[in-house]
Amino acid sequence: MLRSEITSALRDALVEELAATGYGRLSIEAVARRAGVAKTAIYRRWPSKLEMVLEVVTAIAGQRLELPDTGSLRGDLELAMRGMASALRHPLASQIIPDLLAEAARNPDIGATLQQTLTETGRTVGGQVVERAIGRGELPPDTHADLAADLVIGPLYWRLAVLRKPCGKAEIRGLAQAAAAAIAAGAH
Amino acid sequence: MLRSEITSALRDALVEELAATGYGRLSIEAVARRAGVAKTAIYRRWPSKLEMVLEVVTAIAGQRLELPDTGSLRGDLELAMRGMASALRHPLASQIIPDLLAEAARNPDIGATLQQTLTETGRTVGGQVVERAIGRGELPPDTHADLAADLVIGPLYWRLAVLRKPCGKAEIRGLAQAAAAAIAAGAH
DNA sequence: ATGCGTCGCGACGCTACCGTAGCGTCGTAA
DNA sequence: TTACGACGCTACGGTAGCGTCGCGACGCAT
Repeated sequence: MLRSEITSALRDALVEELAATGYGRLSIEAVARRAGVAKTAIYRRWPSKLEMVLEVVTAIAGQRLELPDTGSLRGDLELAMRGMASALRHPLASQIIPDLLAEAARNPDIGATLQQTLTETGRTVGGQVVERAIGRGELPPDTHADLAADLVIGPLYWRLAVLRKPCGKAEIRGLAQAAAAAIAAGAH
Repeated sequence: MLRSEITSALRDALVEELAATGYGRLSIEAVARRAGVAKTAIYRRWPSKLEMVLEVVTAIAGQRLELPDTGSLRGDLELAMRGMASALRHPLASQIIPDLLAEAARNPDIGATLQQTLTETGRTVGGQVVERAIGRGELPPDTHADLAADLVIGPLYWRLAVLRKPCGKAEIRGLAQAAAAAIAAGAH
């Protein structure tokens, strides 16, 4: 019986270490050191660095985002973007996510896992919002949900994760307004 | 006198190695091995891995993008996006750029260099296109060029560098149309 | 209470990389 | 042709991480 307290301490240590050094430089020894346990504690739980990262990352990335109907496309978009923004603002997330996305270009396993999770989430959220807007008559019925999702997430990710500009309520409102117009204009 | 043929071989090897292994795992030995020279050849030219990467990256990222006036905002945007897309489609670039952006979150020197280059280029291109559109009466005079640039680059980067979806002429045309609408709607 | 099983811990050999120093070589100028 | 200067190459000690193995301790069921 593995002691669960150590398992969760290792999960936390992995996340912190991942943020501090990145996947490339990540070492099992450092994770164990940070968690205050020995390396064997890790090898008994995960066969490799990759498996460990995949398990922890899918657990975190798999969390669903609740999206109540606000009554308008702009409101739905603003709410969704606010949720994503607060997720991306976490210092750990804002360092780990770009790092893993970069590593995904090189490592097929990470790429497949992340892509599946990301596109699935994006498709679910985007599809839901777009479907509601079509129902309200705000969007034409042939609107592409995929393209809409890209138009929403793209600028937000670019600002927060790449440029690391601050992004307050006002900016998010502007981005949501712009995204609504972009979807209406281009996603069909 | 350093032999320039070796210097450029080292630059090429650095870029390839950077794409293959990432900045974190990048080793001087591997670069030298790939270039077919010894480590000292590198240490005579650059004092550290960081300096070497910064020099090569700024040299590549500093290239200007020519933007002739096409007569319309949508046309200008489509042209600019096509240029960026072809740059991002190069396998080397599409692996190195996300990697360095992720590393930038952790390494202030890389971050400062990249951010300066990126925001400068984005501001130049975005400002130029927006200014023309304002002159034509396509956009209100208080349009924010920065926000406009984010709305253009964001979805493109997201699609090409993060999701790695194919992005042909038709998709780019759609994105340009959407970006034009987004700028008109939200960037003021 | 006691014996058994399971776990965490420290240590080990191994490999890769770092940054440097001395040596041999090649091009060049007198 | 010869002597000089600058270069690249091999070799080195030192460090850090990998994955494994045997030991000791602790918990649990009887």
